[in-house]
Amino acid sequence: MSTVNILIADDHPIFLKGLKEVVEAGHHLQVIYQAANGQDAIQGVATKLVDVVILDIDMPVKNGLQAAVEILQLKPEMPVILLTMHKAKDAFLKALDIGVMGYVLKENAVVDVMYAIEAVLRGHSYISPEMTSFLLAQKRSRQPVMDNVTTLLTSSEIKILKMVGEYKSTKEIADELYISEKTVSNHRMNITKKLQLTGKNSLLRFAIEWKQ
Amino acid sequence: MSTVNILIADDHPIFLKGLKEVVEAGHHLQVIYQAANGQDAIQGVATKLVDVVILDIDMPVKNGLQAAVEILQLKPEMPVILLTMHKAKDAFLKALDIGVMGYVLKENAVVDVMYAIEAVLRGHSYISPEMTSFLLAQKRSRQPVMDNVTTLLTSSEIKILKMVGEYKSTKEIADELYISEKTVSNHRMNITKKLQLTGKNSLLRFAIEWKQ
DNA sequence: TGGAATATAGGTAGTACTGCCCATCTGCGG
DNA sequence: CCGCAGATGGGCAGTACTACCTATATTCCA
Repeated sequence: MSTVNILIADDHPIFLKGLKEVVEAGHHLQVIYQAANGQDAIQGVATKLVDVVILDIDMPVKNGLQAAVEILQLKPEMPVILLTMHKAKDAFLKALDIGVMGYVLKENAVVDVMYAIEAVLRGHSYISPEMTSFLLAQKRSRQPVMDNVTTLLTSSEIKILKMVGEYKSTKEIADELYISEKTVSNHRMNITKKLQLTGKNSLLRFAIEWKQ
Repeated sequence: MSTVNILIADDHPIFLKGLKEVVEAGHHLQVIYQAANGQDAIQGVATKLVDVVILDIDMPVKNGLQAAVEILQLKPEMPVILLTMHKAKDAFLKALDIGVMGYVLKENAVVDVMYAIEAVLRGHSYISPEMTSFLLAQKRSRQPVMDNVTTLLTSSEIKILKMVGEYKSTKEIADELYISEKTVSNHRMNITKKLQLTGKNSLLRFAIEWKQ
């Protein structure tokens, strides 16, 4: 197995030094570039042969998210691992959108950074388990609403609500169920009344977000 | 700290025995019920004072997912941890929908089960890091479409597309941007033409699914 | 058995988006 | 300087959903 060249970036010299030691505890891993800010890291990626990039999010000049965006524009296949101290949801979602391969909390850094490097080298991604909590939380939060719906609405209404959520028109639903468009229309109105929805596309909106 | 009562379920006696030992290595953790299938596990939850439930997914009579559904109907606040051998995406997504608190791969069981129990006792959730890969993959896969859109559309059109995706009406968009409804309408039409969308709500549908 | 809930279907009016036409103004590049 | 793309605006016909009526048949529960 050949040596893996790693770029690390953090504005705190002491943390950077510690990170370097943690990384190089992996026998075939070598830190070939140490950047003190995001701009510096981009330079490093552009000029050196880098296999994996590890960026702290909180950095001056250019933060880790901005740097990640530009690095992935430069080299879309580059595995980028982000480090952060806080579990901020915004930054995490942004990181997902950017398309980074790893997201590691500093509190778990010693163990998780090694896991993350191994994962991205195998083509997988890695997220500190603590960060996944809110993904579950999102799913869970809609549960009570769903229960209200299933108790409030009749089975026919639920059937139609589902089809609305599949972007089917009143006519399409009527054809599919062999009933009049008028009947479907009435069901729609009864649903909107029961759920106290108003306005154009309000039912469609609810149906989409419901997605039982 | 008082003792935590744990229910474990797996149809393989040997694995069950091993799991019990792993769990009880935690000093204040105690296995009070060992089930051999899903139905058995539900019985255990109904009759014993259980603090945490750990279910294998692949079980006869009733699998772990079905059992989790019924257990959470019985006791919605019960922390449920699922164990599985495979990284199947379907089962994982279903687990998210059901609202379990943990999802652990058997290959990492010894370490991850302990992490998961600690996490759910603190009210957090825990997912084996390997399972998060495809969450990232999903985000990443939509990138090319996004790029098409951003190159095809002008900045004004993108701005309006975003607002459409927020369920704003033509009038609301017009008011917010201080332009005529007609202008917004024309932009909408230009977008649908460029993206070759047809039919009612086609633009809304695309805008929602796009979600840059 | 009588009433409530539900599914069925029709009428009518208003509103909003689509789809196609048009014109004007601005800025940018050949 | 001319042409083109883009942003701005308007008109008009068609279609679809909303919102409010009414009415009948069926089913189920008190």
